[in-house]
Amino acid sequence: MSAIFLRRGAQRLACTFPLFSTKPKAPFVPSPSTTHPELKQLLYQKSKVGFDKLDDALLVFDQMLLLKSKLSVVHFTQLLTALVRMEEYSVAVSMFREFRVLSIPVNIVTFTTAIHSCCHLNTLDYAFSLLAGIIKSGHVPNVVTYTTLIKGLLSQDRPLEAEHLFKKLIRFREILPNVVMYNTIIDGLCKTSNTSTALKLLRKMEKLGCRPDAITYTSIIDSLCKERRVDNALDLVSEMTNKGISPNVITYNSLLQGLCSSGRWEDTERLLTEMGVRKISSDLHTYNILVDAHCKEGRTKDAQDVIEIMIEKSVPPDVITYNTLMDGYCLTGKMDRALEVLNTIRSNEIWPNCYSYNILINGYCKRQEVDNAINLLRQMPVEGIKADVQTYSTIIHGLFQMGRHNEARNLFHEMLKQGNKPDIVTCRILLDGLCKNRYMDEAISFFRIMECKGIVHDVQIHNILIDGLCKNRKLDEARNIFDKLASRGLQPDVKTYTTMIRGLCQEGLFEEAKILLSEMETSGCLPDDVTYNTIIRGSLLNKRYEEAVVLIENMRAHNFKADASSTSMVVDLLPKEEQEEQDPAVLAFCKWFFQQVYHLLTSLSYLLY
DNA sequence: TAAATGTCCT
Repeated sequence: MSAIFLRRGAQRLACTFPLFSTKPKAPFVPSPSTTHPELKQLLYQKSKVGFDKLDDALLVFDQMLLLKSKLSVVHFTQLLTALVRMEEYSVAVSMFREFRVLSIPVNIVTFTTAIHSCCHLNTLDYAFSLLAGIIKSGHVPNVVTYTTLIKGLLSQDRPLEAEHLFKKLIRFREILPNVVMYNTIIDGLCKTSNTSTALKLLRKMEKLGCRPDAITYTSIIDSLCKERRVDNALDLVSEMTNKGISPNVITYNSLLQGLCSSGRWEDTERLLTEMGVRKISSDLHTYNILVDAHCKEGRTKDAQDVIEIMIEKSVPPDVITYNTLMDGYCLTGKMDRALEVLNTIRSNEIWPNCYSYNILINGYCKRQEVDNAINLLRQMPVEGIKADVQTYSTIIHGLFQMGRHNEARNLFHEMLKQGNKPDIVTCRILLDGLCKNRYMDEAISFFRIMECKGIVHDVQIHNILIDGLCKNRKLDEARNIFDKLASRGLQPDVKTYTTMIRGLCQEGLFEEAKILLSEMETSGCLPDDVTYNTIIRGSLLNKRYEEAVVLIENMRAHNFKADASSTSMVVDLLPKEEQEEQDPAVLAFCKWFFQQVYHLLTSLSYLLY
């Protein structure tokens, strides 16, 4: 793999336009003498970019109230839009309420803007009550209104309700879906790992006469890339191009990400060249993807070169760029360089964020320098940055790995006290830490609590507990949890079965382990090499040498290789010179097996004579 | 005539 080709590729990146705007910003002059044409001009501009400060928006609102009779619903809606541009959603909702109280005219656009704000505030109930309000006040919700609500449902992880609403709208012919509505649903499907359904909807919309656009394709292409199906994604690019739909910079960014994370560097370079040919300028995302690709491969020097190109091309690196670079340094163990980057950020007037600290903290924990990590945690509030779940989880994990379990548990409680909700990762770390340190009672009660809170509803965390119980000789409890999986709507995976098989073998229940292995196969869960190695070790532990031979042959038939763990026991029993054999599993086994037969025969002959 | 919906990066 060439270490510099990407750098050369980066140098060939298409030129970008200068970032600075040629238009000077309209000065904001809030004064009681502002006339209504001035106000209208201002609102027109601010509805595009938002106000610089929230106070400015509120002052304008006061002015508008004084000139109320000269202004229309459009102007008040523009003010609301400006607040949305500033991401001041709660202010937007309060202001919308104020409109209603003050009998300021509103229409479907105003309502839809308010609904959009509610969706960002996770107050979907209020969004739907606004929908009811629209109908009650004689307005007619349109395709934009419903698209906004569907997007809200999807981003709140309520895909079933979104689907239900969409189907209802079609069935009752409330609206004719447009490309944006289809795109919203297609993206929702993609983001919930239903890419094939998304692809079906793409075909359906075409059949129904709605022409997909670059965004439709980009959503699906991005999803395919994230599923590592980059070739399928590239096929879709050809398809869209053949239909006269041009991929845009976002399409290319998705593809670049996909190619880079599959290590397909030559294709990456080809794609960068293609972008240049098509006059598609690389943007901040493009460069950040390249910086990340270099860093993940440990090529921090090349990553730095990309950053230099960014500056040359007037695409200033942002906090994500530098965080990625820091992560690269941490990955290669260069903590001092990572800290240097943090200082570079500050001197460039880019504020470090929670990610910046999490990266450094993770770097220290990986090097088992947890105290340095904790120092950074304590420095965060000084900089006005609040530690998040990931910050705490990382350090808790680090502490457990150092065997400092009391501090780990204390930090977990501190995290709760700070108002951070543990997520599934925190729960895994804590449960694993408790199990490995033999706090089984605490582990079980923690599991129960998290279960009640609905946080631990996945197979992985059950696997951790089952493993912990087995290793602590609590097979019955492990079996109990295992048996309950199905009733919780969870399907045991390879790890679950393998862990149970290991547990059963350990307790001498080899027959039951074999039954579980065949159960696993009939349920459609294919054993992997770890499973085979586990049961082979189990057969050895339980002195079932003949079966071990059969299992090894079976394993070879499935093209799995016996690994060191499964063969080590056998190999240990062999004379030293035989341990160097290329395929120790079978050789060792035959040897051992014949030794046993020989031993048996000698015993028998001894008895006979 | 002006206002509202959809795609990518730690």
